[in-house]
Amino acid sequence: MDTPAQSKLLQFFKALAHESRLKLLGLVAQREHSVQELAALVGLKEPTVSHHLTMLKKLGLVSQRQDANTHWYALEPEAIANLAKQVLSREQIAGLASEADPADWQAKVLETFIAADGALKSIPASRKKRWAVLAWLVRQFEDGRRYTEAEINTRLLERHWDSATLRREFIGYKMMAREAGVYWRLPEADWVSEAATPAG
Amino acid sequence: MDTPAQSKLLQFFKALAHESRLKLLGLVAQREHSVQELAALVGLKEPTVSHHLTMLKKLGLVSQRQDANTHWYALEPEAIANLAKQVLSREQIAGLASEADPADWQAKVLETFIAADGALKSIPASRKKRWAVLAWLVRQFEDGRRYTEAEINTRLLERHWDSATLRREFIGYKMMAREAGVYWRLPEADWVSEAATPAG
DNA sequence: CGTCTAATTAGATACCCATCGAATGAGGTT
DNA sequence: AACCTCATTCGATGGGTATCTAATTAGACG
Repeated sequence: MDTPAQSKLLQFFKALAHESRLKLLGLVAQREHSVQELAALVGLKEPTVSHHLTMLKKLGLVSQRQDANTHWYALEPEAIANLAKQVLSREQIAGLASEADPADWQAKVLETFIAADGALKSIPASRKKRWAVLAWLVRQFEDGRRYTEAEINTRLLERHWDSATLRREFIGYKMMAREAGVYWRLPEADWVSEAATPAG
Repeated sequence: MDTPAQSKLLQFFKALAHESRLKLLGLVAQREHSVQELAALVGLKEPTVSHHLTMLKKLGLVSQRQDANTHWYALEPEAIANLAKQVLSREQIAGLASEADPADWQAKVLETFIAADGALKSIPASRKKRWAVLAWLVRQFEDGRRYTEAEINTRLLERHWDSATLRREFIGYKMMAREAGVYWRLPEADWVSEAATPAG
């Protein structure tokens, strides 16, 4: 499920994240070099250097030409420039996180606190996790409809014994409103931002 | 003996070379996040996330502010831009190799083939290594002076039994010239390039 | 001053990957 | 065809580090 661009960027960084490969890049940036030369220059054995060069070549960071059975490697300068361009923009960086979005987070919290039969194992102590659970819970009440406290309790008791606390929290988190013993859901727009905004 | 700039660049790449940290960077690029949120969003435990954030902060890639005991992390955009600028230039890349230069390579070859007492253990089979050894050997003859074949042999036999091969190689590599049984060194400028130029 | 939450630190485990030696492949020369 | 040189592939080993749990620190609130 990786966006290709993402894993590509990751691969770039992985390729550049080792001293040996950085040195190799440095050497081939100066001029063409054979595997043997490079091995001697960086103090590694040829198989190791060959391995690194293969990786760099796959990513298009170096080019290779063959003369007899000697392979000459050189830097592919544009690739580096392109990479740098990508890294430059903040939007690109922000895009890296697309895999991990709030929905995932909430799913994870729910998975932790909701049993397979739908029962709420416990009320999360942490404010944010509690919010996630309550958000899930409150969505099981119809929007626009009015509920008596008894109706609320009945529904809640299917999930957890402490219906009183849950009811109170609904009000506290502004997910529900109460008037004269009657409850109703408030529009999500009023409380969904809670999860996102840090200093609310 | 690291140039600080180099290891710094390496650290940057290492920091960006892991999926978790890239995701974290992506998230804090969108807006401020607490450790708890980030942990949930990337599916890791808080200590792990904390560890990564500490690293990113040390490198100046993220900023941190504290509100109560919640730590809010955000992207430090200029750091990324600076990094990208560095990566952009070919000269920078070439500079990465400054630790490993031809002198090192030759030293390494010599270390392998020359015994502690100065004897040549064996004549390298590889052309480039043979060149390196011969270059070292020929420098033990005075420049500009003329040698008889007997003189040459005497010197060479101190290093290796096969003086005939070595003599012949000197000629072949154009490190020495011979005329009417008399030998003399040729200017290094005529043969040092041999090691550097690929297709010579 | 005890308790609760958030975050960090410490210590242990497990996995990834850089490196190496040995074997194999590819190209050239005699 | 036998041999030599350079490079790559293969399989195994070790080191680095990402991740976890448990313990500690720091801050807020009653």
